Amino acid sequence: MRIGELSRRTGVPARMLRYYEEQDLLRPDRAVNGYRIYPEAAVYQVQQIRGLLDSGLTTDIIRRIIPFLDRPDDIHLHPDCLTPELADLLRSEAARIQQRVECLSRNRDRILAYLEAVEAAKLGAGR
Amino acid sequence: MRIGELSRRTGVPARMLRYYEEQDLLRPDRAVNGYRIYPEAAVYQVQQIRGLLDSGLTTDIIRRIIPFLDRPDDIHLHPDCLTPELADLLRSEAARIQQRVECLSRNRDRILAYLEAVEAAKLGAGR
DNA sequence: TGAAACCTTCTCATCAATGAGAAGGCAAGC
DNA sequence: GCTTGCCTTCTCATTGATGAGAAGGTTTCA
Repeated sequence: MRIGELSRRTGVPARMLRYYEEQDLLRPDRAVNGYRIYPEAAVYQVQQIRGLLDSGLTTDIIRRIIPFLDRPDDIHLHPDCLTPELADLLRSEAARIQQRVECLSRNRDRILAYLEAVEAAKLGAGR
Repeated sequence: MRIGELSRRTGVPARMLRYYEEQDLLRPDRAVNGYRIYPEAAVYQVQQIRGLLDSGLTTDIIRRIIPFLDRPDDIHLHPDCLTPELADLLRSEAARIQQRVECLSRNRDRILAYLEAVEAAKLGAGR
């Protein structure tokens, strides 16, 4: 599919899809006329990228971890592909992500607890 | 404590502490000479703010949810303090935070699963 | 053939978070 | 008193993710 359709289907402006390509997060083919051609899987990939960006990861980090997300093939599974430095990078990124998860979970719980407490107070006050 | 100590204890540049104040995330007192005076609790507050910023929340959102995090008192517990609009804001923010949590958790798991798979392959290959 | 709807690249602008420095006031120690 | 270190405000710059528009080529369809 071309960039317009991908944009409509993901809700991400074409401008941003070109930017993600520039950042090496997407690698569309090119038609003979130069138009970008995306495979069907790009829809999911873009949603994935959006989710990670919205969660506060940078394009730089996303670029580095994206090859290891969702690999049904085992191209990357050969032990030699994983240098110790790369393994360290992945482990530390996983740890950083975990920290974010904990921070966000904690505060989500606090917001919900507050809402529940007020709700309970409202009922208790008989109104 | 003054801004320098708070900066040292949190690792956040004084420049940023002034910025957070400008964004109304912190409200230090002022000494007679104009110096900012922070209570002990500011250390935790700053760590909290940093965590949320690192998780991709904006200062604007943080400002709006911060009054509802960590309220041991019940100043805000009176039902009248919670307008329906405010309750909606909090619920929708909690939902957005939940989305981030799910996205991050999913991808953390994928990274860890990848690392484990390679580890297993390494052992299986007898090396 | 001509208009409409796409696409291309390039450029300039914005916004939030942050870095960095100048110019100057205050305070503690020698 | 002077130096040193911390504080103040103000200003300018940068970086990453976006928005937006120009100028021009391509496809489609009537």
